Amino acid sequence: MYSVLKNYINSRIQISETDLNLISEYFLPIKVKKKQFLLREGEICKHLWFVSKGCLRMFKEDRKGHEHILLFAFEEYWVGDRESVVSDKPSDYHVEAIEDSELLQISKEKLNDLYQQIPSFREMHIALQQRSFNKLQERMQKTLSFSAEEKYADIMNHQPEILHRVPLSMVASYLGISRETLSRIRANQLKR
Amino acid sequence: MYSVLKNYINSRIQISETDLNLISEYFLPIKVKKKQFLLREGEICKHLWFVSKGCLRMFKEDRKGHEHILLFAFEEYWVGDRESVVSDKPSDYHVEAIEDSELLQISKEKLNDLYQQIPSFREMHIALQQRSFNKLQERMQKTLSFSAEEKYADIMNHQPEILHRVPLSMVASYLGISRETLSRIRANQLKR
DNA sequence: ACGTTAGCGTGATGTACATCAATTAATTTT
DNA sequence: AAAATTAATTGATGTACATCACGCTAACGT
Repeated sequence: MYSVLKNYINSRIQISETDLNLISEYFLPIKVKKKQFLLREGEICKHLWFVSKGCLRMFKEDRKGHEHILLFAFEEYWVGDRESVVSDKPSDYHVEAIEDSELLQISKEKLNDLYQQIPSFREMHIALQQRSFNKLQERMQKTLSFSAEEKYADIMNHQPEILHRVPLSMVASYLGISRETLSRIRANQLKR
Repeated sequence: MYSVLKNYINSRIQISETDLNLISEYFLPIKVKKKQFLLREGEICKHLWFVSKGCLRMFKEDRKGHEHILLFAFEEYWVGDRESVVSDKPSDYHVEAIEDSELLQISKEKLNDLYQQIPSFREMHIALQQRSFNKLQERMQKTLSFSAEEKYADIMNHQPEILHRVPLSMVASYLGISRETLSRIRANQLKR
């Protein structure tokens, strides 16, 4: 269960075997079942999670009861509401497993300890944060400018994993279109 | 011109007068006229800019020639394509002055130097990055779930400055709606 | 002071997409 | 393996919003 994390870190920073083991000790392995929630809107998010197996989603529910997915987290992804973790604010989002999953959990306190102990681990997280921002900005731009069809084509090209692992209704929610529209777009694509 | 930057930093981190002056020396003051571009899509972004006076926009142009604004930068904002700066990639975005503006410019190299010299300055930037991400995530969520009318109401409540300083056509582009729709929404609001 | 351009508003029309409703297919449960 | 739930498809209809077209006003440049 830790090996996914170790590989992840190893491929990103220069680090010794001992340090890798030290890092691992900071994380608590947990298992969650499909449909289990790790965080609900209004709760303070106490942990970050690293996905070593499975898949989660982070989403917001609007007042009409519609869900809007902000993130799918597969293996080697981090999930959690960083803002809530950092500043003890109630979160706006839900985090839920969409497959039976294995996670490595770390609290704010331990994370800060770890940053102290292994500065390069912190650097890694800072770089990750930077990349996440860029990705999100790109998604923002595409959300603003793409038609439903273009959104689907784009996710096929750039995040096919989502298409293969997640129910289409959730893909639709991620793209900001209705599941019926997505269904029709897919039907049209086949005809070509 | 530097005083805006100094105030900005001072209100965010604990820092000496000497260090503030040292930091200032890393920045080159520049003036830009309204409609002047600091960055065009395809160019590598060589600098970050701190806005000490005026207002800029960062936007993407889609293939139909429509513009999609990702960021308005007023006084005390940072602009620039961080991804392009960091990794020397051609930028996807344009950066343009919407008002005659005064900026403090810093190159990647100088910025890295500065990070070394004044670690707390770097910490400040890291925290900023974190906040930007959270804001963007919130915007993403609103873009996905709000109607045109709700988007307008939201910007009135949370970013009235945008409404007062930038042309409505740009507000529309920022919200991801047409300028006509925005105009009609505003007309309706008056009737209540 | 003039023509020119930028900004905003408003009506008429079009359409991409949502919503509603019913059916079928796939998964999960027992 | 049947029953029950959940997910995906398909058609009919509705609507929020875009697009097109035009006029008005204010600001800008020469």
